[in-house]
Order: sequence, then structure tokens, then C-alpha cells
Amino acid sequence: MSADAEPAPVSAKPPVTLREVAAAAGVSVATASKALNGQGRMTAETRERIRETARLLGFRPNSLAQSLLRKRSFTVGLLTNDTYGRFSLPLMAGVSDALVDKGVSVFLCNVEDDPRLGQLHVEAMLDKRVDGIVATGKRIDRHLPVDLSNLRIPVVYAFTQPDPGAVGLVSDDAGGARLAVEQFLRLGRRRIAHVTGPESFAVVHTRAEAWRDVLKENGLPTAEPLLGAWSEAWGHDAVEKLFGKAGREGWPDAVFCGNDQIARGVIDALRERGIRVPEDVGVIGFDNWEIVAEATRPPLTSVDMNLASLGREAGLALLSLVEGQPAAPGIRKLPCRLVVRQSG
Amino acid sequence: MSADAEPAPVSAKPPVTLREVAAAAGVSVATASKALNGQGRMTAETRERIRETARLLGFRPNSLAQSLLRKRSFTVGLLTNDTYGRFSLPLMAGVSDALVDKGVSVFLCNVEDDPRLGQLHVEAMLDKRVDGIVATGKRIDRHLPVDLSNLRIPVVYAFTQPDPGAVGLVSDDAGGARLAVEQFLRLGRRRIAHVTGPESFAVVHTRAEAWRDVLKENGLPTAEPLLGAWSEAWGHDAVEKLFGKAGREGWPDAVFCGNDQIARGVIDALRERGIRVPEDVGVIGFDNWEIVAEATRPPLTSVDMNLASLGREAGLALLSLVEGQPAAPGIRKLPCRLVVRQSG
DNA sequence: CCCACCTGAGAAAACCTTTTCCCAACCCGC
DNA sequence: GCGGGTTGGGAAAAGGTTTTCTCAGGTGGG
Repeated sequence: MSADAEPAPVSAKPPVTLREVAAAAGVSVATASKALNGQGRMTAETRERIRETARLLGFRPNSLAQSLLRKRSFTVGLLTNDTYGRFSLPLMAGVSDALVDKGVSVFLCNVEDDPRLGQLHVEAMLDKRVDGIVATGKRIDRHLPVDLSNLRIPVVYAFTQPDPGAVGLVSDDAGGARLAVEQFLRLGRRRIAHVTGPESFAVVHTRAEAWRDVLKENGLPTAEPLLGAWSEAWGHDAVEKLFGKAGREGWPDAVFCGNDQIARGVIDALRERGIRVPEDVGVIGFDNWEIVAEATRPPLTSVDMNLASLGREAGLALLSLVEGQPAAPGIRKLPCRLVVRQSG
Repeated sequence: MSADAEPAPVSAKPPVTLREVAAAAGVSVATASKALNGQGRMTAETRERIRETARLLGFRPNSLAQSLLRKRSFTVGLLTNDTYGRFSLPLMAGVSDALVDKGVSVFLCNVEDDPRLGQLHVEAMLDKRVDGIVATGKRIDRHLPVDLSNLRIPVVYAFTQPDPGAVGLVSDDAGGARLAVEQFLRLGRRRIAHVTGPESFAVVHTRAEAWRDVLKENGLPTAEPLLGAWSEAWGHDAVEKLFGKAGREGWPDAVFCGNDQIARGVIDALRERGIRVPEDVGVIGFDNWEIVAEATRPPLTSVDMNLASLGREAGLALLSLVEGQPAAPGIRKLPCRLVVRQSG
């Protein structure tokens, strides 16, 4: 290992530039540029010759130089505080999918819940002249720990609380809840309980309200939803509350759960009591977290928030904003989808 | 909506440039640049005045222009085929963490298992002149569906199969398995079974071998590992195989599982049989997927692969490669860590 | 035969920053 | 008063591309 030699780059030869292409084709850089971009006027023969030369040399335009000139970097940032990516990764997949074949790449920035980190990432992105930012999170009713309101570049909020006057995309939680409850009704269920997360979450109320509305519309008795945690353990405990009392006729014949983990806890607890799912009691979850939904016994019917679609829409919305199309501010709700497996 | 008006940008004013700072401070751009970068010679008073002006104007250097000049974009790509991010997100967090305060941002590119998509992403990244690429995946013994071997920029492989002669970082699976088995021994367990994933995975063999080695070293009888799927269902079934036979004395007193989902299945099945964990049988999982490990009853002891550290190391390795430091090629194994909860 | 117009292609500016080189002025010693 | 060194700061090139402007030569009409 000769330390005195100059530090050996992996592979020395720099990328081929337009100037080299032009030289090789015997034209000026201007002509070469125009030939490759289909601009300007020249004989078809010249254009083709230049193109062929470029192809042969493996020329690829330096995106940095292009960006500098066009004031457009073909780069966007995805800001999230969802460390485990439970929500932001499907969303990211959608964003990326919508943008990749327009040549746009995505910076993923996890800011945890740290304002300093958020600041750092946002500044890095601005310095790199991202064309826009998609802000996302792990819940709909909280802001990211960064201020994106005066940014000079477009921002789209997806699955997180938007700033006033901004463009926001969220899932239609009420609609999703309706899907679940209506599925139960279709199956002939009449006493439909609701076990969900903590009171502090806005979606808890949105979904509970929709649950109650559907029951009312169908002339069925309503009750209070059971609020707790987003955990299996709470699902377990809730079954005790619902099915612990003697008198089988008071028992629900269906449980609509606020997320899949609760649903899993419910199903496990029901099985432990010898109550059959779905024969005796139907169970439907929320989120359609496949890894959980498919592991429950029986596999869990669940409401899917279509996060990838949400991401795609967010990507497209951001893109049109970047291109100067005015977009109607405000929150747009995208429909959920019921994934029917076996539990309800 | 007046379509004839020029498309209204969200906020028109362009970022402030060095030229503007220089003009405001009454100096040339050269001097301004040197003042801000601590280069060149000038009176302390001049330097301070320029800095103050820049601060006042909110000047931030255009990273694109800097990159063009320095041939260094302060940008890297993270390539993965792990759609749900189970492994790549913690890794990404590590990479990002190692790089963010050096001003380096990370493009996340999910290529699924689609070579076309891989090609697309890699070309986009190369065009954007990323300084290097971290390749990662969802298993250690498979290549990504892209060829990164002749790329002109450094590539580091983390948690995926490296190209020959490249720098690769993986978890020390054998060491991780040893941690688990030795924990059992420490607790006085003597009949330690191993339930793991499909034969086609290299880690299945690595971990099984380490498991057997530790048993041998301690003069304990060894058996064949139970190979199956990476699922709860398989964990369930495996318990039938292990504990189905009559004769309690033949039963294992510990089960080392190839991942947390199998472990969960095992624990659930044991409980259904009235076998207590950890009193009668200890269970240890692998991956330390918190969401699973903490939901099992009792909470699951599990081997953590330290993916964030792996990512951090990958980021640092890539960085030194980018800076021209020669790095020893070959695979480096990073230690795992046992997270003790209650199951074993 | 001359002028107007068109065609094909090149020169140069622009994007923004960094860095090298250069120059004017000043200070010092002699 | 003058040469040599130092000090503070500017001019210009470089990086790679796009776009506008310009220009030379050719063509057609009058």
C-alpha cells in the first residue's frame, strides 16, 4: 500500500462533457446542445451525427449545470418524523413512483421530533435548491417540528397537519370507517362496537363519529367507543370490557378497531375466550398493515388508507406547483379502501 | 382563474446571490467569497462587514454552483429493494445521521426488484452527480437488480451482497446467534432448539451453525434446526413438532428463533399449550423488531443487528472513499447486541 | 445583377461560486 | 527618494450547459 502515491480514486476518468462531444463531432458546443435537445436548426444529417457521437461517448448532461441554469434541480425533499416509516415509506414509494420517470429524485429526511434536526435538513435541502418539499408524518393532527410556511418553494402536506393556506392531502378517515361499518351491516351484524386509540388523536374522533353516524342512519343503537392505546394489549383489555359481563345477549357481534394492532389483540383475546371469529364476532382493523393483518388468525379484514396513492397525488400536486400551476389550497381527502380477508 | 396571467409562482423573489452581497457590502464578489469562507487576506473589519451583510440578507451559497466547481455534490444515493423498509429504514437513519452534519443529503431510491427501475434510479443519481452510493437490501445473500460495478463513483454495500472487490458491511449473524445461545446457557438452559427460516437464506445456515457450535463447545447435544418460513404460522407449527410428542423430558427448555415473527408464533403456541414462558421454556428472537418484540407476552428477548450503526459505518466508509482515502475492500462484520426483555 | 430573406451554425452571455493571479498602495530601510 | 516586501482587494477563468444573438453563405425574385 503505497501511501506516497496520490490518493487513488476508484476510477479516474471524469464524465464526458458536451464540449468533448462537440469536438468529436466537429461542431460547436452550442450546436451540439441544440442537436441533443431537438432545438435550433440544422441539417438532419448534422443532428444525427452529433447524436450518434454522444451515444458512442456515453455522454450524459451534467444535471448540476442544467439545474444552475434552469433554476430547477429536478429534486424534491420528503420530510418526515415517522422514524420507522410505517406511514411515510408507502407514501414515499408513491411520491417517488410519480416522479421518477420525470427525472425527479427524492431526498428523504427524517427529522425525528427534533427542531434542530429539522432546521438542519431543511437548510440542506434549500441549499441544494430542491424544487419543492413534501411534508409527511405519522399522524394527521400534528405539525412537523419545522416551519415550512415562508419557504420560496412549494410545499405539499401529505398525512400531516398542513399550514393554513397550504395544499394538504390526507386520507378520508370518516369514509374509511364507514366502509368498515357498512361491511359489517352487509354481513348482518347489528351490535357493532368500536375499540380505538387515545383521545388525543384527531382520527380517533373522526372515525368514531363516522362509526356512530352509520349506526344511527341504520337505526341501530349506538354506544361510546372504547378509547385506549394503539396496542395489542389494549385490544386484549377491551375484549374483557366488552365480553366480560355475563349475558351473552349483551355482547357485540362485531368489533371495529382503530388500528390493526388493536384488532390483533381483540382477535387473540376472543380466541382465548373461545369466541369464534368471524362466526360469532366479526373484526375489522384499520391501516391494513399487511405484516400484521396477514398474521392474525383468521387473517384480518382492514381499511387501507391508500398511502401510496396519497403519495402519488402529493408528488403530482407538488410537480404542478413547481411548474407554476396554481393549486387550490386546502385539504383534499382521498378515499380509503376495504381489504376483505376473513375476519369480517 | 385568469389563465392569461403569467403562472404565479408561490413566492417570486429569487434567493440572494453572492453578487448581491458583494454589491451591498461595496466589495467584489471575489472578496465577498473569501470573506465568507475565511480565505484570502483582508482587514478584519472588511471581513466582518461582509459577513454581517450576508447575514442580514440571508445569503446562502448556491450548492449547485459550488458542486459544479468542486466536482462534489454533497449528495449520496441509498439504493434498496426493501420496499417496506424493515431493514433499510434503520440503516438509512444511520447513514443520514452520519452524514447530515457534514452537509450531505441522501436520495432514497427503492428499486423494488425491477432492473428497469434500478437502471432508471441509478442513471438519475449519476446525472445528479451523487458523490457515492450505499447499496442495501432485505437480505445479505442477494444482489440488487442493478450493476454497480463500473460506476466511477464509490459504492458501499450494507446489508446486501457486495460485488467482488467492493466494500461491504454486514451484521455478524454468527456472533448474534452466539449471544442468544450463550444467554440461554447463562440461564441454565440445556436443551436449546432452533427454529428458523427457509433453507435458501444464507443467514439461516450461518446462525444455525453458530447455534450448533456453541452447544458443542459446551458439551451439549445438538440436533437439526427446524427450517421453515419467516412467519408466525411457522413458529406455531414448529411448536407442534417440538412439543407434540409425549414425554415431557424430551422437550426443549429453550427455543432460539430465526426472527421475531417466528418467535412470536412460538410463544403464542406455547401459551396455548399451557407451557409457560420463560419459566418452562425460554424464547429468544432475532431482528429485535420492537413493534413485534414488545407486543409478545411476555415481551421478547431478541438479537438486534444494530442496523443504525451499520448505516452509520456505511456512511462514514462511503465518505472516506469519496474523499479519496483508500478503503480495504472485503466484507466487514459488525457485532450484534442482545436486547433482554422477559422471554429468555 | 442586386436585394431580401432564409438556412445552418457559431460566439458569447448567463447561471453562481471559488480560486488563482495580479496590481496598487503603503511601509520600511537605506 | 527608491527598491523590495507586504497588505488589501479586484479581475478573470473555470466548471458544463442552454439560449440568444449574430453572421456568412446561399437562394429566389425583381
